[in-house]
Amino acid sequence: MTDPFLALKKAVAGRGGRWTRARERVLEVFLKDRRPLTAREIHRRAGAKANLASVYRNIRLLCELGLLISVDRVAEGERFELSESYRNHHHHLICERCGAVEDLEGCLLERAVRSLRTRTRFRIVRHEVNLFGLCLDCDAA
Amino acid sequence: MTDPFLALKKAVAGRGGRWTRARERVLEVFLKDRRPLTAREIHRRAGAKANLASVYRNIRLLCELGLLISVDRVAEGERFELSESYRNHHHHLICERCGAVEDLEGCLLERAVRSLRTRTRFRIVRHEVNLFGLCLDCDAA
DNA sequence: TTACGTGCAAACCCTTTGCCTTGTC
DNA sequence: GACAAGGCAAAGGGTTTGCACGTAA
Repeated sequence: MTDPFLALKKAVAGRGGRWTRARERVLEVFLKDRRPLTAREIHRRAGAKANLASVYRNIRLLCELGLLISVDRVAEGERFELSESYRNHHHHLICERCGAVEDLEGCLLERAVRSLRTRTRFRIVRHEVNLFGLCLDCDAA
Repeated sequence: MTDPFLALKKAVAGRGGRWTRARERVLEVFLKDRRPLTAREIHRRAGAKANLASVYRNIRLLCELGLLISVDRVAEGERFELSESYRNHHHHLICERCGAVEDLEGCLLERAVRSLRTRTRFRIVRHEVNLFGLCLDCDAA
């Protein structure tokens, strides 16, 4: 759990980049507001001075440098599947290299969610578990 | 676990809608290929005869009727957060009404994933858990 | 025959890119 | 002073919408 500012400065310098106010602002937003944010939200919070395109560029930079992570990896658009009225509950194994999505039948979370329901004030209705890694093919390659 | 075709026919008729070949095709795709699919993939698999706009319309219909579900709720664009080098591991509580995202510190899955690692040939690197339901405000409303 | 659904094309929104200017090193 | 980063506007890709035609009921 290192200091993000230091890490960012170093990492940026390490790749011959420059430490700018815009980059500082994007990071500040995330340190201030610890929830997943969209580019637009970051832009709004960073103050209108930041340019949206630059926000996008800096988000990508921070992802490349390992400071940020995309929460529910969108890419290639929204995905749909049959609801659980018509198929069994399952989780997803998602290959980070090729993007393949495999189903993992069953539930690793049943008991945990049940006990959580009594402890949290959020009314949990359903859940989704995504396991990221490398599929057989990509792991071999 | 009812029959999707019957359910769809009934539900469509129930709202004064019509049973069309295009709708049948979209559902067929999901019954044949049990993985999360994008609109484009559905379109491709449904045969070039289907129109992409109609595929989108029918996906939305099937979602409204509860037959399909959006896997990783995109909406309003990709979301980012600090990576786990810079903050603690946590899950997300997502309100299905207002879209608010709360963090739930800790991990409900630790043990399960560890044991899974030895049983599956997918190399799991990280995971993400999203709990959907109603936040305090929306539940009260 | 009556609308509902479809197809097509244009519109929209989020994200990326090109190009010139600004500012860090 | 060099060259990376920012700003702006235009382009790209996914998704939605308006409208006229086709078609299930």
